[in-house]
Amino acid sequence: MNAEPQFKKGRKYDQVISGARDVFMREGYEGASVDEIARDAGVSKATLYSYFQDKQALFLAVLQGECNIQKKASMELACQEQDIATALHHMASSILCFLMSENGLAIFRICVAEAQRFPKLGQAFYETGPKNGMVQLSAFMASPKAQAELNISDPWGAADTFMQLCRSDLMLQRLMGVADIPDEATIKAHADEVVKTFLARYGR
Amino acid sequence: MNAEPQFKKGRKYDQVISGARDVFMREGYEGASVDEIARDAGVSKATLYSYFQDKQALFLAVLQGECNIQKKASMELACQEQDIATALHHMASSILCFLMSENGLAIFRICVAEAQRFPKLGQAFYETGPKNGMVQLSAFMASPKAQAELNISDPWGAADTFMQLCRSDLMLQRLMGVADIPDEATIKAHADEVVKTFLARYGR
DNA sequence: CCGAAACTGAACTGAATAGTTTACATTTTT
DNA sequence: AAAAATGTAAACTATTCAGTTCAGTTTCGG
Repeated sequence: MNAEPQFKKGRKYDQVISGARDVFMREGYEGASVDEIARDAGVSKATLYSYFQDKQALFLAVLQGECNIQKKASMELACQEQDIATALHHMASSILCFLMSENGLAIFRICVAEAQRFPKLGQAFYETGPKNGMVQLSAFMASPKAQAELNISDPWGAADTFMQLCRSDLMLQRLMGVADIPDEATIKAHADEVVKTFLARYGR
Repeated sequence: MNAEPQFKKGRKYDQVISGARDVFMREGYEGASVDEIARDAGVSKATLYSYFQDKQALFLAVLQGECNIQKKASMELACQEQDIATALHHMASSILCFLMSENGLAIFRICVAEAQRFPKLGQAFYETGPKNGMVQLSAFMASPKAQAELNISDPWGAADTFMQLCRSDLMLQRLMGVADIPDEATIKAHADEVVKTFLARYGR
């Protein structure tokens, strides 16, 4: 199937990760019991504990996996084709879709909840998740193309502004379980707003 | 001391709320044990349970209290003195201070964490917290003063933009335990940015 | 097809914790 | 001061859950 250098981790490794991901996303960190994860993964608890030292280590592995997936996806954001406005709009939509998705929210929720009592997690998430996105965004802001068409002296600040504009009240409503996942029209409308505000500030 | 119409709730009511608030803020919802709350509040567990049906009800009461405090504080935001830029800057600073504060973050953390498995909480928090702030902000955006000096056709949208601009990457870092509470200069600098971007979009 | 490594299932340990109960003490009201 | 309301301390119930152990089974490379 996939020819990655599997490192002979044992046959059930992927199964464990995948089951754990499902249960953690569904129940949160505290809410997920190791017994349930093992059952869902179709694996015995003993096997699970042969792969991971404890529940925290298991969650960290799941987190890393999810962040890597998202990282790959966001790589494609930096397609510098088209004009700036279109590129920005494309990015905003993509970011919005991820932020509003069940998976995106679930990870965020867990990390927010556990960051206090499990500092390594907060840090790991920030570094491999949002910060990573910011780094890519600010690389775009600093690119020749963007520099030519926009008036950006502080790429990081511009990236920050752009990112924040994407996280609207709607995201808060999603986080709090007050709103359902938005339809495409809503996302498009919001992306329009983001670009409009961003260009008002940084356009030439 | 205070002449509020105490409703004869029993002598230790305030003590319980205050102890509960401290422990919840320190430990999160799951992390806070009822025994610890009782000990911290200097009250017996039986007393605590004579006031509140269960742990959830106790937390809801704490939440309501905190949101009310914040509501009162944010009332003062809408001081329509001075010119628009100064008023906006004043508001941004005030919002930033609250968002970055330990208490503000702690409440947010807990609500985010519990909103899934405890939907009433998510809703209660959104309504009495952020939404309330948004309502006040958008009232400002719709006020004659703002309408005269700014170009706002959608007050709610403008309020949303303003609010989001306040929630920078720094807030994410705070949430994840990656950054310490920012100093005043940092807050001022960020408030400047917020106003600059906001006026670029909505200024005449 | 054999032996080693990986896996299973189920029982077990030990610790936490929400919520209850009870017998007694203190405070407030009348 | 008596009565009524309120509070206390501590033991108790019942449950949940992370992590371990182990005797036996499956899988797979050589």
